[in-house]
Amino acid sequence: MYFSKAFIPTLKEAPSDLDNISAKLMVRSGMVRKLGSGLFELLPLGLKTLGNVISVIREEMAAIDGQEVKLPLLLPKELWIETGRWNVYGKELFRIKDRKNAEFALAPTHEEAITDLARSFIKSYKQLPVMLYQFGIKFRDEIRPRFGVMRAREFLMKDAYSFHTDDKDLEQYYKKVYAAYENICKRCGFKYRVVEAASGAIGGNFSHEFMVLADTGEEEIAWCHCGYGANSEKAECLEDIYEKSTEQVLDMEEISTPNVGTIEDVSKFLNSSAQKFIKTIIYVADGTPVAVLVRGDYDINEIKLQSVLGCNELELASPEIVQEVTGAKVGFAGPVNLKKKIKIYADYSVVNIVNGVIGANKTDTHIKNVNYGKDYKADTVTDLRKVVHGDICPRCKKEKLQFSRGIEIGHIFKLGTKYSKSMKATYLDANGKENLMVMGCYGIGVTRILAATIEQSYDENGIIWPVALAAYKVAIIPVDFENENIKKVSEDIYKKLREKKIDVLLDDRDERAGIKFKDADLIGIPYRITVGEKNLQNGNVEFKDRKNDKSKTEIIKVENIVDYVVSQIKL
RNA sequence: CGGGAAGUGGCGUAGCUGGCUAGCGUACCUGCUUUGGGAGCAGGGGGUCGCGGGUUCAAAUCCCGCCUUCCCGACCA
Repeated sequence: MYFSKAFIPTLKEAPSDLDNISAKLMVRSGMVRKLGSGLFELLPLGLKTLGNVISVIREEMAAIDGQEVKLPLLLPKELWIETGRWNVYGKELFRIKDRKNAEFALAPTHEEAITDLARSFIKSYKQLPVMLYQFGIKFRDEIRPRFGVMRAREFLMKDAYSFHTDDKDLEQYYKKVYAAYENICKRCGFKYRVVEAASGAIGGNFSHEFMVLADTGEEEIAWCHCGYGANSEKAECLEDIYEKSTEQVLDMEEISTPNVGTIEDVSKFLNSSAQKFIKTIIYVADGTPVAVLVRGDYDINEIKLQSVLGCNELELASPEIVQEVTGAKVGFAGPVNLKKKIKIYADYSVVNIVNGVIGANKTDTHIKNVNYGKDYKADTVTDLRKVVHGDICPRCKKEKLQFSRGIEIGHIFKLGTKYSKSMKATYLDANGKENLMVMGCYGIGVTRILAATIEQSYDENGIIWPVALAAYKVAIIPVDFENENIKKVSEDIYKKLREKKIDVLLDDRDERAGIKFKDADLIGIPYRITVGEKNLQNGNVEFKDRKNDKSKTEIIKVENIVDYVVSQIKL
C-alpha cells in the first residue's frame, strides 16, 4: 500500500475523552475512531490488524478440530426464557422489540443459540464430540464502558462451544483448548498467566482465565511460585491459618456503644483491634436475607458468597431489611439473638476468635467476649473472604501469595450440563439411552487483544506491534520521493517484498522525513527501510527494527535488503 | 444508579467571574523557501460556541430544562 492512498488518519494529539494508553494510541494511529461511549469504528488499519489476530485464532481453532459458524446477533426471547437467563442476565442484556412486538436479545453471548443448534442436529453419540465456534459481535450494556475497546458495549469475540458424551471427554478436550489458548497467547507475543477464575453469569463451576500481564489491567491476579494462580476474586483462603489465642474464655457482656457503628469506631472505643471483631453483614440472596460473618479486618468476597449460596441475585440488605432482621440500625448486627431466624454463613476467620466483639442486634449496643460454639453457631463455615496481601498460597501452603494486574483476554469454562439440561439437548448412547450432552465454552476478546497487545508493547513514539499481528510488517521511507533514484529504489524494494507476500507500506507522501518517521513509529510498523541520498550513493539503504532505539540502525546493500528483511521477519 | 467534572472549526484549547466584532496552537488548501525525527514566511477555507427555552437593547458568557462525554464506586471477553 502507498501511504498517499491509504486511509490512515493519524493524530498528533489524542482526543480528550480517552482514558488509557492503548485507547489513545489506537485512535492516534488511525486504527479506530470513537463514535460514542463504548462504541468504536474500526478503520482500515485497525481492521487489518484485527484480521491478523483472527487468522492466528482461526489456525489454532482448526488445529483442535473447531469448525466455524456464524450465529445471529438478534436472538429470540424464547431461547433465553428456556435457560432462565432472560430474567437472570439483568440490565446488561440489550432487549429490543420488532414491529410485531416480539422481543429479542442483542446477543451478549451465544450459549442458548448454539445449544439450540446442537440439539436440533445432534442425536447420536456417533456425532460427538464436536466443537463449533464463531467470530461474532457481542452486545453488552456495560455499566461503565471504559478503556477504549477493552470494555466496549459492542465488541468482537471468538466464542467456541464444545459438545461431549461425558465429563471425561470434556476434560480431555478442555485441555486441548487450554493448550490452543496458550499457543494464541504466545503467537501474539504476550507475557501472560493462566489463572483459576470464577465463572460468573456464563455458568459452570470450573474455569480458567488467560491474563495478559499489564499494570493497567482491570483484574488482580494472585499467584505463587509453586504454580498456583487465580483471579483474586476467586483465590482461596485456607481454613487452618488462624491461631487461637490462649487467653481465658470469658462470659458475654453487653456494652453500650452510642453512635459508634463502624468497626473502626468501635475498636477505638473499646481499645481493641479489628481482629477481635466479627463483622456481620446482612445480604439478600434471591429475596431471602442471610447473615454473613467475617473477621473485622477482612472483607467479604461476594463472588465466593454467591457461589456458596447458589443464588442468582445477591445484594446488600437495605437499612429497612437490616432493621427488620436484627431489630437494630445498620452497624449493630451480630450472630447472637438475631430477631428474625435467618441462616448464618461464617468465614473460617471467625471461628478461632476468642472473646470477640459483635453487634448486639440492639441499636447503640455491642456484645464482647463472644466465642464460637459456646455463644453462637453458624449454619455454614467456609471460605467467604477476599484474599489480602500476606495470605499464604492455598496450594503449596508455604509461600505468601504474589499479586499482579492483568487484562483478561480469554476465558474457558467447563459448563457441564447447565445448558443442555435446561434446553433438553440430548443424544442417544450406544445402548439407545438418552443422555444430556456435556458442554464446554471458550471465549476470547478479539478486539481486546489489540488493546492488550498495545498495553504491553509501546514506547513514547507509539505502538510496537509484534510481527505476527502488524498490519504492515515493513515501512519503506523514501526520504525524498521526488528524487528519481530514491523513488526507483524504493518502488523496487516495495515490489519485491510484495512478491514475497509481505505487507508493506511505502510512504510516498510529499512530506518531510521526520513526519514519515513519526507516523511509522506511531502506527508501530515492526521494520523500517529508509532510502536516502547519502546511503544510496554507496549502494546502501538503512534498516531499523522498531523495538530498538532509533540510533540503532543497520546499513544494508540495496541488492540484499529484501532477503535480509525476509530473514528478519521469519526470526 | 449514586457522587464529581466538562461540552467552543478535524484534534487540543483560551474567552465565561465582570454580557456587546469568537482567539490561539495544530491539521487542511495555495505560493515561495526549506528538506534524515512532527520546518519557516505569506495568503486562504472552515465554528448555528451540545440542544431547547428564558432574562436582556444585546448571551459562548447569566437563569431553567434536556442531551452527550469523562472521572470515582456494584459487571465481564
